[in-house]
Amino acid sequence: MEKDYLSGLNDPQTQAVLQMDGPVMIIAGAGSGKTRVLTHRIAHLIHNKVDPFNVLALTFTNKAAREMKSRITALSNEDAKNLWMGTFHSVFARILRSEASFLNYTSSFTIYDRDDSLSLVKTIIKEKQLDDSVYKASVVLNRISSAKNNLINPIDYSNDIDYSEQDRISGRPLIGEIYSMYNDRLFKANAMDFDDLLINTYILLKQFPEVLYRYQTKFKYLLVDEFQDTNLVQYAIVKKLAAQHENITVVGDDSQSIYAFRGANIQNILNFSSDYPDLKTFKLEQNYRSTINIVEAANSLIDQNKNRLPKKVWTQNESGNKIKVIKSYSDNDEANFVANQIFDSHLQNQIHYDQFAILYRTNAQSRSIEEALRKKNIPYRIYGGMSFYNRKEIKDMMAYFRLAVNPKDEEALKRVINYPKREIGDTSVDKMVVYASQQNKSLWEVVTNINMLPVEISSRTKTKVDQFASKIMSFNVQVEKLSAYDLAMGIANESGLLRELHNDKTPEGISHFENIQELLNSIQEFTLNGHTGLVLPEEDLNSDKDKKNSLDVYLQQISLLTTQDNDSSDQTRQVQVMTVHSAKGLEFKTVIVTGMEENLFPSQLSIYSREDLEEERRLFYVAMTRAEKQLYLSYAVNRFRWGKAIICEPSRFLNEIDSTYLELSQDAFSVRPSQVRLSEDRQDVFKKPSKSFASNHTQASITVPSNFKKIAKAKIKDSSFEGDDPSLIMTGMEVEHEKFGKGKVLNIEGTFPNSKATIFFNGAGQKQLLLKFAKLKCVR
DNA sequence: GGAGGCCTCGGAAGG
DNA sequence: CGAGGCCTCC
Repeated sequence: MEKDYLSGLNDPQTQAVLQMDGPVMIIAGAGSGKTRVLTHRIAHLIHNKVDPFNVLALTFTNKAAREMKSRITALSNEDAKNLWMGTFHSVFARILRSEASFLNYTSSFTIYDRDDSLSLVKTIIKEKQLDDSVYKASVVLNRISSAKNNLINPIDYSNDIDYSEQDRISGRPLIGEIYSMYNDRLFKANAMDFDDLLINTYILLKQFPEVLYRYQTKFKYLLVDEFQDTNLVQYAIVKKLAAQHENITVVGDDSQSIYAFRGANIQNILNFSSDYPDLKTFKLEQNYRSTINIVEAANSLIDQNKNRLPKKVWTQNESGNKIKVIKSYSDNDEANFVANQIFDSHLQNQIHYDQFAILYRTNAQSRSIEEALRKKNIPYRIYGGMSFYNRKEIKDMMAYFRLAVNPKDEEALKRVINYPKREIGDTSVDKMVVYASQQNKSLWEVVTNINMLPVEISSRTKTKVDQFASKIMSFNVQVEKLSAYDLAMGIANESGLLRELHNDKTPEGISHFENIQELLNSIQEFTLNGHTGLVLPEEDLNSDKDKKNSLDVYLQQISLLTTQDNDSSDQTRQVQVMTVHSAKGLEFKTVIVTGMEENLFPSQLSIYSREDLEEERRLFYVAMTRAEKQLYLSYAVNRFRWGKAIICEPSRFLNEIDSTYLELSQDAFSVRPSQVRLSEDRQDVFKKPSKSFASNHTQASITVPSNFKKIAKAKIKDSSFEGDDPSLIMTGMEVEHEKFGKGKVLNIEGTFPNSKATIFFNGAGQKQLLLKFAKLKCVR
């Protein structure tokens, strides 16, 4: 029992777990049990009487934090709930809320998401009357974000030679000014963007030594996961926090650094040892995930990168099958091949669908794959679609909630001041925004004093604005008094939003209404259970126990959630379809990487610089190392891109893999029986275990089948199931439902339109359905 | 104020 | 090609 957590660890893993004090770097190869070491390390600390309150572990995703926390709980007898474990952003947001007054914020500050930030940048560009085709909001915001991640404030920005030079060359010399205004506006709105959560934490710790001392003393042990993905400001904060005890552990794999484009600095891990001369480094090189063929093939690829820490990943696993390289005629053929392959493999080898992953470089590739899977009736899940919280109706509702908590929130205010319609037009809103900006006031100040201001707005509109302001104020005073759910329900009704959506009887309108219901349900759940899925320590810094279930706490948590957090806990086993980026950290029995073509993977934007190409290669390394048993690498000779069929060359990465691990015998031409077979000579070329991919594609691309275009355009019949008028449904009727099939109506209760039917479905059993949503067809 | 036409643009994505 | 933003016209 004593040291259970050490059993089953290999030698380097054990060493890494036992080294308690001082700076530690753990270089963890793909599939080498990184999470295992991190969690066991923390369990070891707790076992050795380190108080969980004194441990801070930082991750990049909520999912990683949640998983680790539950694993630690399982490992240690002590409850791990008091561990400070969470994402950089959630942990720092928590610190900032409790120290907000130091920075002249209130603790209920709003967190602007990217859309809010973009909208604010657009507003400023408009106000400054700049050409928005030159000053593109997304470009400007990226520059600002990059500056923030590199600890450059607006004043430094304007003095910074690199930034101003680059802005001048690109014809956008005023970005520094926009940056400055943008920050002012965030401050006036009592809001922070995601980058502020980092840079403001840094400022807080730098400017207030007493605060720094408090947190340094508290966090006796720091651990950072995925260290290769940290940026400058993240590392700077971690260094500051660790300065007192220097018990800092970083875990990462330089070969899997794939986020340079959002500011990650691979130098953090490459140079870590020079910042901490006493550093103890441990290398986890034994791979437990993949076959020898996969491990060695991936090694041979990543060996081409110059910029890396020396290590050699190896495995004791079986040698396994060779990696299958698949050539297809078109993107659609490729997709069909993949679907067929999965279908057969599932059938023959009894592999569950969720053990297959289809990976691609760009989201645009998902479409043909989705079509092919649907054709074969293979269940699948695509990652990275529109998230629940990105839907318009949810954002509208949330904007009201945000305003209730923080009326200064300018973006929320602009969003709903005239939705539902209350005769406050864009012109009036623009005037108020400009006036607020000129007078250095928040928009809310203008709105609440609209009658006293010399703004050229009709008295009629002013009355409407006044009414709106009163409504928001009435919500605001209830934040402290009501539970999240009670207040949310009140706002949903009194804002008029619920009525507005309820009156919309189009299919979309009904779905919007249902989504709002779902949101309200989730708030009810939060009110009852007090959590949304975010991992945070139980310790309450605000020591404000009554506020635990209030709407502002709900918002604070939601603003840091992401798509992957609302677990759509599907019982069904589905093929996993996603970009390589989102596959990081996951593993599957079979992995199929599609679109292995020049200008796609590697991306055409990466091929002009060695650094970019190396990152692209690391990305491919990540893709390969997701596979446990079988890996397919697939490319097409023709691909639809931007509406045109493009002739593609196989990816250079295919040539970079040692060909002894590859098998080129498969090709996707055979999957469509109707398709003309390959001519003999072409098959010949393909059978050679040669490295000359580039030479055979040219031949193959000459003949485009006559039905090429037709196949590409073929759309799968949309299953738009039409229900009959719900008022026609009566007890005793035979009805049909889209999902449940045919059934009999046993009972109807309630009055239309809120009537609820109890129906026995032949296939699915007894269900209760709201008639207005159920889309039932009368059969008899 | 909303529908529909026109133009533009096209990399990946955590919080 | 298709999504999204913007403008125009009713």
